[in-house]
Amino acid sequence: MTETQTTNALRLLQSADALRAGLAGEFSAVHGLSVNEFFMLLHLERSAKHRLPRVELAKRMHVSASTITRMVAPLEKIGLLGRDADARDARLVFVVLTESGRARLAEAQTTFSKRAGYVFRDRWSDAELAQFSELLQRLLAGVPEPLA
Amino acid sequence: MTETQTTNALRLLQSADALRAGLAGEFSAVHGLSVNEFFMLLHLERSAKHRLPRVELAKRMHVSASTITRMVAPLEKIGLLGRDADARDARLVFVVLTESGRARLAEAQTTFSKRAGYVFRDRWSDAELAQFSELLQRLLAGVPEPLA
DNA sequence: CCATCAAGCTTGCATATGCAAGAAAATTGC
DNA sequence: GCAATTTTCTTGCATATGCAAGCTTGATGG
Repeated sequence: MTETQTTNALRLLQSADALRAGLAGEFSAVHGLSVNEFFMLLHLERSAKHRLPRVELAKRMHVSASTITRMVAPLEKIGLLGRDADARDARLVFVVLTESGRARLAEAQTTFSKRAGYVFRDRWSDAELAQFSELLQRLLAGVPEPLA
Repeated sequence: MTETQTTNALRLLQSADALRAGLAGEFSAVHGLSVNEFFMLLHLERSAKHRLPRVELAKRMHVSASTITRMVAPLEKIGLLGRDADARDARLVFVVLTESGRARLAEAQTTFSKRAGYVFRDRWSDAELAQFSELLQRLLAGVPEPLA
């Protein structure tokens, strides 16, 4: 039914907005990271050699290439990210997650999990959580390289 | 389980991002509206007298009051929104959805539903859609005045 | 009543982000 | 092998948004 689909899309966007808003404050205050920066580190951590070309990051995060350029700069400056040239293609500039970056990410993931626990704290049985997980995964079928 | 909660939170954010990114392009091209503007019109349409104080809009949309001020201005200029003073409290400036605004919103909702249909087009039975709807509603329990 | 504090809104400044143009390098077509 | 096209990345400009300060109006306490 179209109506249910529309309702679901609205609910999906609203609940994600609420979650993201909750995360944003805690993240910047506690870890000095924006939610988007957190996602960027996460994509890198889960990639081979902890690195990705900028274009690939842009696609996965649904942002423009220029945004990646500008997001990386300050994180590189504080040592969470590094850069790696590709021997075969001089156009490529890999973004690399450093050890320091992995450590920071690990801290942020703790906060993330805590918030996730808070969101699902009430009225959710294990079965429902698993069911929700399954349905969300199905929704992510169209997304290349999902994080989870 | 904490792990499932964390996975669900990640999936929720990623799938919402993907949906929002898909909507954004079509929305601005076809209707001259951003996704956030669409949500603003939607909140107004579903309120008494099609109007809300700016502070209330800010809370519901998880944005700052200044953002509301600046989002409303251009929409007011093109006649989609109007303003209403409160007789009792001169501080309040209601944002009102005009007839023209309702018409524009209706068009945008068609696009929204089409996109929602696209997202859920495959592999989703009616039962699964209903189940997902139920779980998302539960997630929205903590959100005051959800849109759906 | 007046003084103080709180609430709603707007504005200045800083940051974030997209688009379009440009630079450098790789690929394609002939 | 060279010109034209495509790809990757960066930069200039415009828009979007948050925070803090300021303004106006209400509420509160004495």
